Amino acid sequence: MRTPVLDLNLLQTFLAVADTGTVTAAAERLSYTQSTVSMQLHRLEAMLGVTLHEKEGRGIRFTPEGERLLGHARRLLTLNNEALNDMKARQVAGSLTLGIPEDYAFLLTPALAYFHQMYPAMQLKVICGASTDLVQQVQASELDLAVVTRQTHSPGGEMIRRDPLVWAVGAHQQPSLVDPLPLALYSPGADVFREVAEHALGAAGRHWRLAYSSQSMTGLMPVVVAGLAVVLITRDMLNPQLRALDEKSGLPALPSVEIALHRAPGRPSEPARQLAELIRQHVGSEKQ
Amino acid sequence: MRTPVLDLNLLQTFLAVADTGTVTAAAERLSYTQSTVSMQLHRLEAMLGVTLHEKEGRGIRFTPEGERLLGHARRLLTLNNEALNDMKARQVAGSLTLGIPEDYAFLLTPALAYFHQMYPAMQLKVICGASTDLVQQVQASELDLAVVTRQTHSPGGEMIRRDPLVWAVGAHQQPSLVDPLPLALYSPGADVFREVAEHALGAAGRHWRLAYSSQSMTGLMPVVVAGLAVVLITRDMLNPQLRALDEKSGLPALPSVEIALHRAPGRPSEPARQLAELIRQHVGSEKQ
DNA sequence: CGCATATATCACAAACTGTGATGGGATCAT
DNA sequence: ATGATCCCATCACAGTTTGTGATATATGCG
Repeated sequence: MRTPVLDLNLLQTFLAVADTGTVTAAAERLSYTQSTVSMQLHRLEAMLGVTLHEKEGRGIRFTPEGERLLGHARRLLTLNNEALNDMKARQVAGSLTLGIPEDYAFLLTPALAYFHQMYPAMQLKVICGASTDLVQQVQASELDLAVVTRQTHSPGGEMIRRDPLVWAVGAHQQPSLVDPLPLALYSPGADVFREVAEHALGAAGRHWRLAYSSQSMTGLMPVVVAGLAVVLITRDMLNPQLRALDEKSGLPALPSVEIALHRAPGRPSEPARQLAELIRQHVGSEKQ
Repeated sequence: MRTPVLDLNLLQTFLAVADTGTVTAAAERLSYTQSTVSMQLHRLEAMLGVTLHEKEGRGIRFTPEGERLLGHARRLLTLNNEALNDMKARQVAGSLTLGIPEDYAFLLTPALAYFHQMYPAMQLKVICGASTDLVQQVQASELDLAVVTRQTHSPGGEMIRRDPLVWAVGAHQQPSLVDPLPLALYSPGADVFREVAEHALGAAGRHWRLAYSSQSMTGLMPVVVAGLAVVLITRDMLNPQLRALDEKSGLPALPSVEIALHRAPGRPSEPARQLAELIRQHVGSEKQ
């Protein structure tokens, strides 16, 4: 059984008429002749068996039925555009390169999944490296995008996320807050954490010593859990074996790490723009 | 600027092919020839610049792009059908007559509003009357629909709502639960409340006298608020001046009033069917 | 191998669609 | 009023599109 269907072309001119207010202007906008638009309106009415518009001085006026159809037409054309965009996007091939510090790579998962849905033919390379290197590479257009911890000496990019920092110790340990403070440093990218620690403790006039340092959190855990050192991490990295210290511990308050998104100079490709948008949405702080 | 648009006809045959699995069967279903459906598929592919299907032994197989388009096609055609149904419904003229006890008429507001949205050309008459009369009228097809309190002696219809009954007294009065109990009766429709009261008190072996009776709640309020009588109402009718009595008062527990929807015998018109559905949704108890 | 079943392709007739020209109604300026 | 102007409706026609029937081609099955 064949179901009657609307002609999206007719709906499009119908909307153009609604937007412009006159048949002539709609014809202009759509590169049709005036007579064509007039006939299209009448064809639409014939198809629906309804009067949609009437002459009204200059221009036309919609009947209640016409007004009603407006909503349907808009919804249909929106859906149509989504469908076409999607089908076209899936055809886009090429490659994108994205830089990110290894420690933050896990944040990409949802954004990458969505991106692959949208652009299954795009090849995506993820390069892990230190923030300072990544910033240079993206500025040299060796990367399309880079997600980095914002450095004092490499500003720019778009801030998309703040990760509050905390002092942490083993969950069941009394912190050994001796002087100098034994510090374990988890050093993702280019040692932002170290910088932060130096600055915060320095400002508080507190002595400290580097008790342990590692590129991987795993390597640091034993020392911290055993209570041999205090570690500086983002709040999200807390796990059941760790416990955050509040201000009562006497340690200085900590700023947040800022995660920024850098784009290669020049106009980005559409997929690059989309990927940036997805990263902003899914990597960015929950709000919005 | 003219935006490219999909041809819903092509999408419809595309879906038919997806449903049936073969071009030939789809052609059959749509009353096209096989060659037409084949060409339509190819036209769709040309329009999108994508291969949607491939021959696969008997029948065809969709490419990933084809599978992807399926969802879009379904959404678009669903929206198309909604639009057409809506535009057609607005054309339907005629009249419907609906019966309801006056006291429940206020319940109709949302259902009637929605109905008028859907069928602005339909003339709707609301007849208020006693439940027993309404049931007779709807059975005689003098009414299309009737919303009534279910009577022991007029069963049938479809139960759409239960209103729990309560004993109530003035908010600031100690109930005067003397014997015989002074009862105020609000008598909507055909005295279901009175029946209920008689039955409940009779079963509890409790004497009572009719202290006051009125068709309107307003008329009853002074007597009850002043503490001269206990009144029997639905829980929804409680207001700040009234207070419900719980079982500790010694008065017998009460059943619920059942509201039923009756339809005229024979096949209902489409608008009647819709109105019944709306009433079921908006008058019926909140659940669902 | 050949039959049965499906899809693809082709040429053509019918239907549809956009164009330019023309007519008519309403508004505005003089 | 009157003419100028603006805008919509209608018409005939040319160009295009669409569906059909016939035919060619591919695939599985006995």
